[in-house]
Amino acid sequence: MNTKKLTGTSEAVYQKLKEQILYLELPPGSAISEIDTAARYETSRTPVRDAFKMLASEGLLEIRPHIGTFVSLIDLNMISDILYIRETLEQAVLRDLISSYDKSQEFRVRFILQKQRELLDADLDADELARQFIISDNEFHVTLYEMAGKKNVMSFLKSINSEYERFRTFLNLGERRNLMRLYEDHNAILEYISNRDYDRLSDTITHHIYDFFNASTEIVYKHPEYFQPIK
Amino acid sequence: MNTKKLTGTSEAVYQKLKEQILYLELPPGSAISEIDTAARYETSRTPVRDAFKMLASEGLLEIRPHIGTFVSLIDLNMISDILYIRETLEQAVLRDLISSYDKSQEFRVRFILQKQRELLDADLDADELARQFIISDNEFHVTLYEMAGKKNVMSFLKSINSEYERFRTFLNLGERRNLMRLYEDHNAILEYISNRDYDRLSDTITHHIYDFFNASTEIVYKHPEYFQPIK
DNA sequence: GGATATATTCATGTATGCAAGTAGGCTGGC
DNA sequence: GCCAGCCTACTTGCATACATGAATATATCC
Repeated sequence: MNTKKLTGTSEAVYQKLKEQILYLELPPGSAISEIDTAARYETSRTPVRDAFKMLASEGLLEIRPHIGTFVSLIDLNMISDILYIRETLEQAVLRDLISSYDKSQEFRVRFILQKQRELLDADLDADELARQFIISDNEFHVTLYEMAGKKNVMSFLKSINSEYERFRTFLNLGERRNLMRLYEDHNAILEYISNRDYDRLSDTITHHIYDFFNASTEIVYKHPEYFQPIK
Repeated sequence: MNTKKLTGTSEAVYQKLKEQILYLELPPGSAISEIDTAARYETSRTPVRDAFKMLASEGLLEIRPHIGTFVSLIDLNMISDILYIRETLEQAVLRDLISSYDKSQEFRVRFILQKQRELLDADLDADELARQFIISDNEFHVTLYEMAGKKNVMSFLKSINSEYERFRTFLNLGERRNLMRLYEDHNAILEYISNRDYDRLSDTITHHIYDFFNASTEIVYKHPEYFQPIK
């Protein structure tokens, strides 16, 4: 439910911290303190506290009273459920979109896909490619939700998506092949919508959403300190 | 993703305010100020500010910098989308539950339903009945999600549900008949799960979730000042 | 030497003063 | 009477001092 609730200094600190957390510059488990952060951004504890509270409500920080504040460990169970929610809602929304689909809107989506194609062909270093591609990927999905008249559904999803985005950054580092796969999925999704082929669309969405997750086993094993122990 | 992030005084103020907002003791559109609230709860502005921020992130308050803080108007478009999400996810979760359903768990749910029966038969005034029934209603749904192994999905729903709960309180005032209907739906849902009858289950969920909303037209017209103008 | 009690340190929670900005009234000119 | 400009009152944002509590280090006793 996270629309912009902070303003001014709080908002700036919030954005900066969130970026650092999502891109793992502040790795899971690391400790940050209000006073240090305040000093670092040349402000006082109050805006920092506001930002901390916001990030905690998104699950990115864990505030332990009188002990300290820590970047939360990645919770694979949580991510699994986030993916479940995304898959379920996306299938429903795009099913609705199929019935109201108007080909005249298609150029908007094609435009986004073309940009993704260009990103993949451009000569960017892996981190920058992943970062930009993820932005465009979000744009793709947002546009589809918007076309289906379910913009609020998307903003709900965004409010729980932080943890997953962080995980995705973690996996993506240097994996151009995965992005290529995403791009192909996007094309397929658009085609199936256009052809009103719900069954294939449904399958593609499922794979599109879960593939990263399933391919993650070994890389997770390499960095166990970033993850919450399986309960 | 609203798990308990506040502690101590902040948490107490938060709970108290939330209750008052959800039960319309603080009606939509009304203004509250940090300083007044702090005085009322015999504390300082800081915990009140924390509670305000939290409530704002749930969409229950609107903080306008340097102007004031107001209980947000009920947004029917938003509620419509919340119901869409609930319906979609609940159908998926209970579909999963059907395939793994073990009758030995059934007593837990039956116990909750029995309590609902007793509430309806008891001689409570309308407000108190509605209040207690809603609590039990939530318990019913939480238990089903838990049995399906989708507890996180439920906590996601709870984090976006505030606005809808407020609306429901608004409609429920004195409507025992509606609660009776809910109770009957619950029985039907449990039966269809038990019989592995997904189609009927699906229909019942849809009606269960949307019925209130559709019956709300006239009562909304009576209190236009509580609602966000349709865009 | 080991265990217990104590003190120090450092974190966040809370209280409060000041800054900044908005809205609306109030005053003066016309 | 009306309009413009200022001015006051009130709001939240920000800064900072102090309170409280948890963990660790330290000292003291056995």
